[in-house]
Amino acid sequence: MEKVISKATMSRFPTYLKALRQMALEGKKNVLSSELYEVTGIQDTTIRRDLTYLSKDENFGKPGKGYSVKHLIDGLSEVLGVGLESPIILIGVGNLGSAILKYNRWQYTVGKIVGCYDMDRNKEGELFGVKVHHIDDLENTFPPDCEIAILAISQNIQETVDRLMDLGVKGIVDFTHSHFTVREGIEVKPVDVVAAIQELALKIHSKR
Amino acid sequence: MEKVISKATMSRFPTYLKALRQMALEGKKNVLSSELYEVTGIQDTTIRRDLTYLSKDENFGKPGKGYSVKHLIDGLSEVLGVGLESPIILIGVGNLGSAILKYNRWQYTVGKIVGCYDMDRNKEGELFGVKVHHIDDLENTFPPDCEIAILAISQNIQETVDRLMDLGVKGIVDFTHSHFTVREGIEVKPVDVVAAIQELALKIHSKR
DNA sequence: TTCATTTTGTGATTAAATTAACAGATTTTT
DNA sequence: AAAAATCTGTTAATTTAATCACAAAATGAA
Ligand SMILES: NC(=O)c1ccc[n+]([C@@H]2O[C@H](COP(=O)([O-])OP(=O)(O)OC[C@H]3O[C@@H](n4cnc5c(N)ncnc54)[C@H](O)[C@@H]3O)[C@@H](O)[C@H]2O)c1
Ligand SMILES: NC(=O)c1ccc[n+]([C@@H]2O[C@H](COP(=O)([O-])OP(=O)(O)OC[C@H]3O[C@@H](n4cnc5c(N)ncnc54)[C@H](O)[C@@H]3O)[C@@H](O)[C@H]2O)c1
Repeated sequence: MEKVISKATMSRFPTYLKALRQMALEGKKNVLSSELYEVTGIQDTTIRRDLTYLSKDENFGKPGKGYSVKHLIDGLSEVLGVGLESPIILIGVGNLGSAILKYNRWQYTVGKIVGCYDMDRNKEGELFGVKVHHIDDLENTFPPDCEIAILAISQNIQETVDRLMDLGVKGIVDFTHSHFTVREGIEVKPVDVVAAIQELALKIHSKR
Repeated sequence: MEKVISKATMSRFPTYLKALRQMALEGKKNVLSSELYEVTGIQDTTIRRDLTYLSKDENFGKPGKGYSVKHLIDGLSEVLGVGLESPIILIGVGNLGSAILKYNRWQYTVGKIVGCYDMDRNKEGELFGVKVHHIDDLENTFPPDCEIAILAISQNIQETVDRLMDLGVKGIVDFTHSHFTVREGIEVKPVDVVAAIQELALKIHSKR
């Protein structure tokens, strides 16, 4: 029987990973749960509990000493799907799309963008070292085993999503502000500036 | 005594608003909680509960008929944006920053970007109708009453955050992948492509 | 070595969020 | 106008998540 990682815990893992990377960069070898609290604002006891999901072997966290930064990074990377050489495609190479593409730096965390698609014939060719296809060629040129697509388009969104699902895409990172529906079992992760600002505004406001 | 809106509820409001805007656009006048479920994937009973936080006056949701789309949008906008004509500033007008700026379409939801700052002298001037200042002029030109800053820079991040806090910024929308600390009471909302992909990858992966 | 100190890991507890269940309001049908 | 069918709003039950509290492990000092 495998341990099931709770939703809440899962959503904190990327935060830990980010903080730990920073620490590794600064040459830190060991870290206490209390130090992680300082940096992430997540309660130390919550952190310790979360981290138990990683510790299959012992000597993970040592009382009196803390956790090995490297060990944690490895553990988190593994559970977060990293190592996953999963190919990712990007649909829509406009302002936002090309910013994302240029920022294609997450190979070390989770796959890389292996291809782009746009409806604009003028965009065809290559950009930041990645091939840009016309959207009509999606089915022809779709990379085998690709399960994740980044959506940064502005038109025909539902239709495009349908095509992606037919091709076997299982997860969509959604930058569009439009609404679309997906079939059972397909995951969508919206990334939304406006929603972020709204939440922020509400939080700030509700404090008074 | 005011009703306190729970964290979880709050985080769903932007989702509802997005869905409702889409419906309004399509000319829909009324909506059932079950229809909102179809579109958002949030359980209808959860939705009904959430919406009670808006209904100060009655005739909000009518049994057998549903909610008035317009009514809901108004209610949500009020509670989320809070009249906030709040000026927002953008720090860092690189690839990502200018994509965001170009997309400055959220005036109707929550404030607007009134000024940008960059460390690159070449960027000074105007972009998409918004003034771009040099970061050295931050203190001189800081818009009064500005409480929200969007961070899309790549260097001197902690220092920049400190300056923003000194100027009274209460909320930061963070696109950088770096870690920085903020003082008690300052809210940070990370918007992170990599974290999004990681969560997605984990979800997909953990299904098998 | 022994003892005090630190810090983890986890059962027990409390708090928060979701879901179920259903009474009662509203509309539609007959 | 009564009966049947819909849906909301809310209380209660359940599930999930966060926190507390402390025993046991490792460290470092005496
Ligand atoms: N492009 C993406 O998809 C993406 C995604 C996630 C996160 N990010 C992050 O967002 C940030 C910006 O990304 P980008 O692609 O636009 O990079 P970029 O290099 O194109 O733009 C950065 C801009 O910010 C300016 N800048 C840097 N440091 C500054 C400072 N301290 N004060 C004022 N201006 C400063 C630079 O002059 C430049 O114009 C980076 O931290 C990056 O890691 C980017
Ligand atoms: N720019 C932002 O900051 C920002 C923020 C949040 C959301 N968004 C959303 O992201 C999307 C893209 O934004 P942008 O600023 O890059 O817009 P853009 O117009 O610059 O880019 C859109 C690109 O997608 C292509 N495209 C449109 N529909 C397509 C389709 N069906 N198939 C293939 N290619 C298609 C267009 O040819 C264009 O190159 C929009 O939906 C926008 O609402 C943008």
